[in-house]
Amino acid sequence: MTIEEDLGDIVGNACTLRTLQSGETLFYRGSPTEGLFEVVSGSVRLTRVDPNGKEAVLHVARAGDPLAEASIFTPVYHCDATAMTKSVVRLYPKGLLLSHFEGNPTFAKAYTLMLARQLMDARTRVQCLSMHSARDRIRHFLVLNTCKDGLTVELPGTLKDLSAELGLTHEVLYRTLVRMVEDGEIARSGRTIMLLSPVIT
Amino acid sequence: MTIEEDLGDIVGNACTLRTLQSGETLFYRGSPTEGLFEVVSGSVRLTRVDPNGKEAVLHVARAGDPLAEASIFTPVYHCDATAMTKSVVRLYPKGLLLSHFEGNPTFAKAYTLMLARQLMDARTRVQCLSMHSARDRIRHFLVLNTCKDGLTVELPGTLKDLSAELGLTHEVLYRTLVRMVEDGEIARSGRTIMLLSPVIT
DNA sequence: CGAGTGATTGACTTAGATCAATGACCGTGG
DNA sequence: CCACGGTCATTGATCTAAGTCAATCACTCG
Repeated sequence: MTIEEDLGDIVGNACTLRTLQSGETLFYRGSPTEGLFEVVSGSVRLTRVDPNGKEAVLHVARAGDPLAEASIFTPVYHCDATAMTKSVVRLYPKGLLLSHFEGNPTFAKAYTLMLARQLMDARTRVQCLSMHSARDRIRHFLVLNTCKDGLTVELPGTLKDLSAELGLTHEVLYRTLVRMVEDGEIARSGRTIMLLSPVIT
Repeated sequence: MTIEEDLGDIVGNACTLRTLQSGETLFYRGSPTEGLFEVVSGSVRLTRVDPNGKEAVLHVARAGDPLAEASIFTPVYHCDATAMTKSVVRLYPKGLLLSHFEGNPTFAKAYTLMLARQLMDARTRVQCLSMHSARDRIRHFLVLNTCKDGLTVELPGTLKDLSAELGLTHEVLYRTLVRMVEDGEIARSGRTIMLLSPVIT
């Protein structure tokens, strides 16, 4: 049972769907918060632009993921949200969530658990970005994104998007993948990558 | 009013203090969670070790900060916690927090707000680490850590600790600071750094 | 069919990592 | 009270991996 199902059970049908074209912006940093979003389909990127004009990818929310969880406590958004593909999102209005929070401990717990997950996720990203080597970052991503078999990874989007998520230029990502294939560490076939030398953890 | 005061009000005296020597470990990744800690004095570092044996600093909790907030929902810790200086921490036992969660919506809300803050903090770290240039990371840190005057920064610990927090080698941090002084961007005097060219945001 | 974008590869540059050495400082124990 | 071991702060020399600029090909979507 996902958090979103919980939310759905409780908040019911007082929420609206919105369709986003690829590249369309859901909200901007500084604009007033509306509430919590849930990505129904597609994927949405949270980014922040630094003074040099470069975009940092803070988070990628895919189908089923919550989006802007922390924003129900803040008056404005702290980053930009942009659809990476054509996407559908559901909005759970802020006021509704806050009122549920007061009277419904089950809901409160579920919401907090969701935040806790996001926090652990963000910390894992911090760990990934702390690694200087492109190869290490890629490995880290691959290991965390294997299917149940623990060996194959289905790439969620384009390699270019992945490179941004990993804080690498796309050129380096391409080249490093080639080298990993050459070294027999992975095999590629279209959208899927297979880990050949199982990682010892 | 800080979250910790909230916690204190509610959880009262059912919590224990622990003193840590500099470098002492509070908990290890994989060990069973005890509850939420609050840093009373000193500072504690959350780290994770990657397969290459390198430590990534996920978070630094200073006096007044909560620690291991997400762990009350998980059976084991997901990173290591080590004191950076002699420190005192307070433990709020897991069971106690969870039971309060059920019956006390004010507490639940405060706890969730705390998690939301941590999440935003972690995302800000992600942004910092997404910047490739040492200078940009340092600038980012400085701007976020100015005193009320918005111009001076009091370094919280050693430069070496800061370098780890910024995902840089200490040599690069030293050198870059020297260059920033040469360029007239900052001035240093002991533990404090002054911003000379106010950042336009 | 053509524009736009992703994927890929090449050549070159550069900033940060690495290895190494030195001086300052601090707390500890004799 | 001072010598000593440890760590921080700093600087130099060198190496390397990632960034940058640039070109090409494949593919998809109107």
